[in-house]
Amino acid sequence: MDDQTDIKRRGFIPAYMQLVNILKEQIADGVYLPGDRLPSESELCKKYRVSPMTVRRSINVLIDHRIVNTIQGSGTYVKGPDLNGLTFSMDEFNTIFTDRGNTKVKIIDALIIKSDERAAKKLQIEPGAKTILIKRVLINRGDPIIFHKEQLVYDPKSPVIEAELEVTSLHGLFVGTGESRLRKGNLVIEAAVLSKEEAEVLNTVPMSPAFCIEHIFFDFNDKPVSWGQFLCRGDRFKFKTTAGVSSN
Amino acid sequence: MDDQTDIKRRGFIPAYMQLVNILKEQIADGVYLPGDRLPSESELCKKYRVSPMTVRRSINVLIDHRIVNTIQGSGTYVKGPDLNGLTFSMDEFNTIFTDRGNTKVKIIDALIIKSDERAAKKLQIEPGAKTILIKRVLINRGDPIIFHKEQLVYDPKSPVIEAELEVTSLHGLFVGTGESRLRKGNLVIEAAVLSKEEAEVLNTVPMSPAFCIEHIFFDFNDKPVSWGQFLCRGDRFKFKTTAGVSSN
DNA sequence: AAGTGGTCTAGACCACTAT
DNA sequence: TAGTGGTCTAGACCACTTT
Repeated sequence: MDDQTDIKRRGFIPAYMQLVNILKEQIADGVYLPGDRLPSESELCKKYRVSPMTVRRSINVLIDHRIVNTIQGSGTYVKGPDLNGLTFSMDEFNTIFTDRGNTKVKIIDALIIKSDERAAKKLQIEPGAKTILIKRVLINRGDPIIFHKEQLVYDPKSPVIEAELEVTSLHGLFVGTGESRLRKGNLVIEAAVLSKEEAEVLNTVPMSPAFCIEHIFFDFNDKPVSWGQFLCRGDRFKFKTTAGVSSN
Repeated sequence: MDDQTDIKRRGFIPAYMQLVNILKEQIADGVYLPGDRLPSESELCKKYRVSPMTVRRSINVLIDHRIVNTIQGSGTYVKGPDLNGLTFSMDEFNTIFTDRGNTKVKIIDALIIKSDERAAKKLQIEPGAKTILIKRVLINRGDPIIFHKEQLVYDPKSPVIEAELEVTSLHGLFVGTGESRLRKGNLVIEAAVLSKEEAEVLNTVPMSPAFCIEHIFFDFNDKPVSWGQFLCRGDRFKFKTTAGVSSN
């Protein structure tokens, strides 16, 4: 009953977040086990002296942290950890691009070519139409870790080539300064094995594992402007996630 | 000025979600470009005849959809697409485990062994202590697609072996019925290349690409109870995501 | 000083579930 | 019918940025 935890009104952590932490901790400690019903929202209001809206907000945070689910008219229930629809994040992207000065982009090739069937389809242009092929290596602390191959639609009319090059420059993409002319991008990660050529660029042995991140970027007219792949050395990139109650 | 879009009060879509959709659409259409400032919250209140809390909620949705960011005292700004801290989700997990009847789990090995150095470290037990080694194959529509290797701590006292086996059964894990005794799990995805043995089990050729999902599951005392790997055939699994304004 | 995002209240109403 | 989650209001106050 008396659990002494209370919401500090003059603290720097907002009330709804304090309540999130309290409930999270209780769930992590096994006070409420998977399948159990949490106290009703009105009970939480009384117990912690906060308004319904604040309680609701806390519950919403728990919901999109996948810790509880709610059944209208019935209650809020603690979920067990499930691997369904988990989302994984790749911290290495962050660290590498925050690590400026130690990360360099080297262009190893840039030429105008005629698009083949596959590229034409992805970029929604006529097969044989001109595209700009760019190959880059991303070097972190001396080690080549990402091999980027990209084709841009060659459209001399509107955005100039220089501009497009700038827009799709790796740093802009990752940091997201907000001046981009791109509206959205679709990304797909596949498991890959490095070819001899790719291994050479990435300074590792052929047949070693890698992540292949295929991307298509669209402009504000929903036209594809860029298609390509990031080949990430498998020994340098990992995806991480947590199921159930995370400690942070 | 007059853009005719209005919040329907007797509709089934809540007001805050309607506002999210309106703003999303305007951003997608280029009404507000990356870097632009959205109308202030009070302006949105007046324009769409909703209360501040409702506007705030809409903005919060846009924020965690990574479409805008806010600067207190300054405004709400449209973001360009960035690849920082993206989260990828694997639909195949969902579909495969929803596709019951067409998905079968076959146990190919289950024995008690003495843990080696590495397993002992992961499971926080003494090297040489007994563990239960389980090897499973997950078969979808006749094709073996996941090879699961797992070690469980052998603790005859508390949760019985049968119980643990049941708890960590694949279906239980993925579906997450909520009766689980597990508190949380840590998952790491690495790129991998199939060995000869693994390829045989998965009915494919050696050296083909795969995802290796390493997992450790903890009980409510924060003790590891299970450590292992899901080896997923690279030709059957992809991770997807969208950067920028998504259409759905 | 004026405007902006951010939090919070104390109620209200509705849709749904349990009994 | 009583209790539950879910949405929404019309204000309030605060911290911050802009001018």
